[in-house]
This record gives sequence, C-alpha cells and structure tokens, in this order.
Amino acid sequence: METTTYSSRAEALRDELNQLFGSQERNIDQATRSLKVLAHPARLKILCALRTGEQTVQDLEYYTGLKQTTLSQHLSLLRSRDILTSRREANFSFYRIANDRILELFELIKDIYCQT
Amino acid sequence: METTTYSSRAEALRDELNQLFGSQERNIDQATRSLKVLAHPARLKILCALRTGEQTVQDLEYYTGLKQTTLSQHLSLLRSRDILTSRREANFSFYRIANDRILELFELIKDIYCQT
DNA sequence: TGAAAATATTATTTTTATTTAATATTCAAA
DNA sequence: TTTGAATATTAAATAAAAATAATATTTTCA
Repeated sequence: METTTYSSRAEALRDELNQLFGSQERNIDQATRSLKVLAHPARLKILCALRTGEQTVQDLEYYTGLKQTTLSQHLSLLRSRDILTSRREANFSFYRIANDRILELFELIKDIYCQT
Repeated sequence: METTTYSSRAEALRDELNQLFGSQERNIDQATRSLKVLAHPARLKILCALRTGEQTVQDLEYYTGLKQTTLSQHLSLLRSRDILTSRREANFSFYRIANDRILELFELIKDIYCQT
C-alpha cells in the first residue's frame, strides 16, 4: 500500500519524458489543447470539408447539418487553436485549414479510422 | 436570416464527405472517441512513457505523478479504446501501446507539438 | 439610411469528463 | 491461511465542454 520504491528504469523514464516534450509541460499542454479541439464529430466533419480548400460558413452549415450559431462557435474554437484560419469577403467568411502540419495530422487520422 | 440556398459546391462537398468517412458516421465517431482519449495531458504522458516499450503501473505512477487510483482509471480508459493493451505478471501489470498505427499517430503529434 | 443577409458573440442550461476518496480484487510469500 | 503489495473498481463530488437561445456585428444593396 504505497510503500513503493521506484525502479531505476523509472528514473530513466522521467529523464526521457523531459527530453521528449521539453523540460516543461508546455508542449504537452499545447498538444492536448489542439487534440481536444479535433476530438469532436462536428469539428472533424468541418476538417473533412476543408480538406481540399476553403469554404464559406454557409456551405459548412449545410454540409455539417449544424445550426448557424453552433457552427460558428466550433469555427471560432478551431481558429483560436490555430487549426483554422479565416478571411472575410463581403459578408461571407471563408475558412481553411491553417497549415500543412494540421492537414497531415488530419489525413493520418482519416487513414487510421477510415481504412477501406 | 436563414433564407439560405446552398450552393452546388455544397452538394458536391456532401458527397465528398460521404465518400471520405463512409456513408455512415461510424468512422467519424470512432475517430472522435479515440482522439478524445488522447486529448488529455496525463494520457499523453502515459503514451510518452510507453513509446519505447511496456512499463509497469508503478513506474507509470512515478513517471506521471498521478495517484494510483487516477492513473488506473486513465489506463483503463486507454485500454477500452484500444490505445493500450496490458498483461499481468505476478501482481504487476504491464501496459504497452496497442499497435503501430497508434504509435505512428503519437509520433506525429509529438513531432508537431515538440519541434526542437 | 435602413432593411436584410451572413456571421459572430454572450449568457444560460444541459451533458459529459475528471478527480477524489473509499473499497475491492489478485497474487505471492511468510 | 493470513498479510501486504500492486492494481482495479465504484460512487460521489467537482469541473469542463456542448448545445441552445437570444442578441449583436458587419456588410451590401435598395
């Protein structure tokens, strides 16, 4: 019951962790924040739609079946986490995937969970 | 105010979505469930520790700084989502990353969020 | 300028995830 | 055969995320 002495292997592990994600927890927190944002069906759908290029909110609304206000909140969240960027043209907003690394991550997720 | 007529582009998009993740929402839900499980700092740390091979719960406890009961719940969750597998030897449990696809996904996440 | 379309924001309610604490199980060795 | 170490499970309390509803911006065009 918690009299535990940790193995030297554990010590080595701790060092490894520190190297891996940097000595602070910053990177892990950053990764967590991004993953949390990806981990939602509506938001994954949005990424599907943006996979081949930018789209208007209106089209995304149709595409995802979300109501405007909900969609807008998801988009806002995705943008605040640097998953998406947007631009405005007249009174339309166009959203796109922020960079190639995010796209790459999304494609891998798709490959893993959509084999066939 | 919601008088919207959707563009033909949107129709095309919908078809694309259906192809992409299959006509049902199964794959998206599956991906979401897995990502949700990854999207937690303690659980990412656990994956770091298991990156190079299996570890005991005890070492993971030291490594993550979580208390036994909390760690055990995280491990249980990770196993139930097929992120980890475990085996028992005497009264030690050893956990490991379930397969190479998960490992690949983790490595990409690491690369993205831990550049340098 | 003022009405309407397109999108964004805020506040509230509801749902879901997480932690904590208490207890239970499993197994080995005395 | 009971004690203790290692891990697992359950229930309850807390915290965080999501959906809903109401309202606010922004922009174009009559």
